[in-house]
Order: sequence, then structure tokens, then C-alpha cells
Amino acid sequence: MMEEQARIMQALSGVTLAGHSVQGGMGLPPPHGHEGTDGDGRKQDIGDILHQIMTITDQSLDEAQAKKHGLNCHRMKPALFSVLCEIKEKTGLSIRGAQEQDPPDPQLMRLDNMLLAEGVSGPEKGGGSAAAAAAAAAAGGGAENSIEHSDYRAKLTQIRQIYHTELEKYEQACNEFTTHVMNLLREQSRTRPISPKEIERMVGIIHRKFSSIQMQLKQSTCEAVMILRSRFLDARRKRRNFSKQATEILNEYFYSHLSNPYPSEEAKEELAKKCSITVSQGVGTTITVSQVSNWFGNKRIRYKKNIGKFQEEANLYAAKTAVTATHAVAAAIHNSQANSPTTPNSGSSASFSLPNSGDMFMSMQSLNGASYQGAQVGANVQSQGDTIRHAISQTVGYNDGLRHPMYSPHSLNGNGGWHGAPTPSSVTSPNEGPGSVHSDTSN
DNA sequence: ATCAATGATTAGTG
DNA sequence: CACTAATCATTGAT
Repeated sequence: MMEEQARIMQALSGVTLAGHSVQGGMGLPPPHGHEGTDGDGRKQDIGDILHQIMTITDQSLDEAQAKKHGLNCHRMKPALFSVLCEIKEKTGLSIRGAQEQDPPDPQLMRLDNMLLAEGVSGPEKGGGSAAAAAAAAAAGGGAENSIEHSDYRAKLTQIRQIYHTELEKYEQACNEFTTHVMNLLREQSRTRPISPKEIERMVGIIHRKFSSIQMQLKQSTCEAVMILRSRFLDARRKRRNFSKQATEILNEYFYSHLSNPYPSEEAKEELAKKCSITVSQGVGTTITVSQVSNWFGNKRIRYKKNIGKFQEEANLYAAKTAVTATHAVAAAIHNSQANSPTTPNSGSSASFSLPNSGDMFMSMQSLNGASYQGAQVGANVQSQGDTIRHAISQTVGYNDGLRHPMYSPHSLNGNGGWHGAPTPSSVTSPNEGPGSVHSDTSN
């Protein structure tokens, strides 16, 4: 700093001595011509001025202010000023040329993108729904889980508000500060040489500073959103049991398609709709397709794992569906059991009469302790129930409610187990003579 | 407090 | 991508 000043002084005096148009240019009339020789007076004058300038910082504010004013009005001022400008021009170029051009900070862009994606920085109301949509999409497509969302959305709105107020505050402060600085610089530019470019640069610096502050804000906002997100996802894990009716519907489908409990996409949709409708009174359990999928996934695996445990339920639903079907098609059943003509797969033909079955199963379940046998028999019967149902639907046109019989690509494997499972079905059941005909669908 | 039931999630498979 | 199997985490009953 000192060096620079020294250099400038040197240059200044050099220039002056070189006889630049120090005095001629600006039409400031010479004060009173009290100097002796021109050159001498000027030199001394300049020396005086320089001295004043150099010492101005040592003085009190008022004093300095007064002195400044004095200097400002000095007759040499314009001349010195133009010289200073020139020098500055020469020295400043190198400074200016160096930096500048900051690339758009990738970090900042990341934050911005995220905030935008989360709906924090988007428009007010639209942002909310956008965020909800994003959250829903991330959650797996549930279009209508508005209950869990409300909490999330409320918090998000809160975050957004804070973010926006803070951002606004920062922006305002930035603007205020910028105008302040600009005024200051403009005011100073009468005293010292300040090019517009410099002001611009200054503004740039200020903006950078403030944007770095903003980045902190954005960062913490992002963090908040992330925390909220994770909480939300955790909360999503909080399960609400399905309603009785919904479970009933699902079970009904499951046990009536026991041989192939893989509802197609359409079937799932219909099940979901059905479950949601049945429960629709009041808030809450609207069941989505993915929930249906979950349910069937869980059901299949759990059923397979411990068939014995599901006996009761299986019988119950088998009986239930049977009963509904019975009256209509009792005869048809006999047909189908005698020869299963129309059924391409599911050759499983067991002889049991539907009305009986209920009782039989009841007794079965009572000695459930011997789970394996019981299980097998039960399963057998189950799949028969299924078969029967198919038979029914094929022979008589019984309508399932959701008939999209299309089987999923997976499903039946060689011996009636769904996938690669320890199929319970036809291991020669000790008990059921005729029933022992393997329910395998060896097609 | 304990425990089974159960919806959701995750790793791994074809 | 749909499934299975294992696992997590909550719920509701005891």
C-alpha cells in the first residue's frame, strides 16, 4: 500500500513536471496569482496538497471532512484528478483483468435444483402441490394419501416461508448495502478516481458475498427439507392396519385364487378400488395398488410358510365363497369334478361336495395340531375351492366381481406350488381317497 | 412389558 | 419390473 502510494506520488510529480496540461484543461481560474514563478508555485502547491492528502487520515473526522472539502475546491484538483484517473487506468487494468468470471458454482446449482425440486423455491401454491406430487412419486405412486401428506406439506410450507422471508431479507439487505456502497463510491468519485467498471466490480463483490450467505441459507434449508423428508419417509413406515372389510376382500380374492394368488394389474386395481370404496366412509384407509401388491406378497409368503396357521381363515373364506356359489351351481360342480373337461390347467379334481366342505374343515382345524397333514389336506381343499370357482365361472359364468383371469407370467409352476415352493398340495393325502389325485397342473 | 399380527421396506433373483 | 424371502417397525391384545 505504502509502496503504491509512493509510486503514485512519484508518477504524479513526474507527470506534473513533464508539463501535462495540468492547468490548462480545466477552466479553473488561478486563485489570485500570488505565487511567484509558475513552476515553483505549482510544485510547492502540489507538495502541499500531497501532504494534506497523506495526513488526512491522521486527523479527526470533522477535520478531515473540512480538509477534504478544501481539497475538493482546490484549484489544482481537477488537474490532479485527471492525472490520478490516468494512473489508475494504467495500473488498474492489470488488477481488473485478472479475476472476474466466476463459474456458476456447482454446489449452489445443486442446492438450487434441489430446492426447486422440493418445491421450496418454486411459486407459492403451485410449489406446495409440486412438492406433494414429488413426494408422492418418490413414495411409490400413491396418488391419494393425503393424510400423511398434510403434515409433511405443512412443515414444508413452514420451511418455505422461512426460506422466502430470509431470502427476501438477504436480498433487501444486499440491495440496500449495494446502493449504499454505490452512493458512497459515487460521492467519493468526485474526490478520487473511480471508474464505473470499478463500481461494477464492487457490486459484484458485494453480491458474491451476499450470495455466499444465501448459499448458507439454502444449505440449511436443504438440510431441513432432507430431515423432514426422512422423517416423512419414516412416518410413512408407520402402518395403519387395513379395515376389516378391506382385509376381507383381499382374503376373499386370495383364497378363491389360492392356486394362483397373483392378481393381475387390473385385478389389483380393482381390488384396491373395492377396498377403498368399501371403507370409504370417513377418512383414512384408501388402499393403493402397491399396497395390494404388498398385501399379496406378504400373504403368499406367510401362507406358504405356515399353512397350518391359515387353515381356519382359509376354510372360512373357502366356505364363504363356496356358499355364495353353491346355490347357483351345485350341479355344475358335480360335473366339473367328474371330468374337468373345460379346464385346461388345474386338473385338480377332488371329490367333495361343497356344502360338506365347511364342516369337514371345521373338524380339520380342530386337530390342527398335526399341522402338516392338516395343512396339506387343507391346502388341497383350498386349491380345489379355487378350482371349483374356476370351474364355476367357466361352466356357469359365475362372475367373480373381478374377473380378469389373466394369470401373471409367473404363477403356476410344475406342481401347483406357486413359484418354487414346497407345495403343500398333493402328497398322497392319507385321508382323502379320491382327493389324492394330485392337484398338479402338469400342463 | 411382551408378543403375535401385519403393513412396509429391502436385498436379491430372473 | 414383479416376485420371494428376510427384516423392520408399528399396532393391538395379553
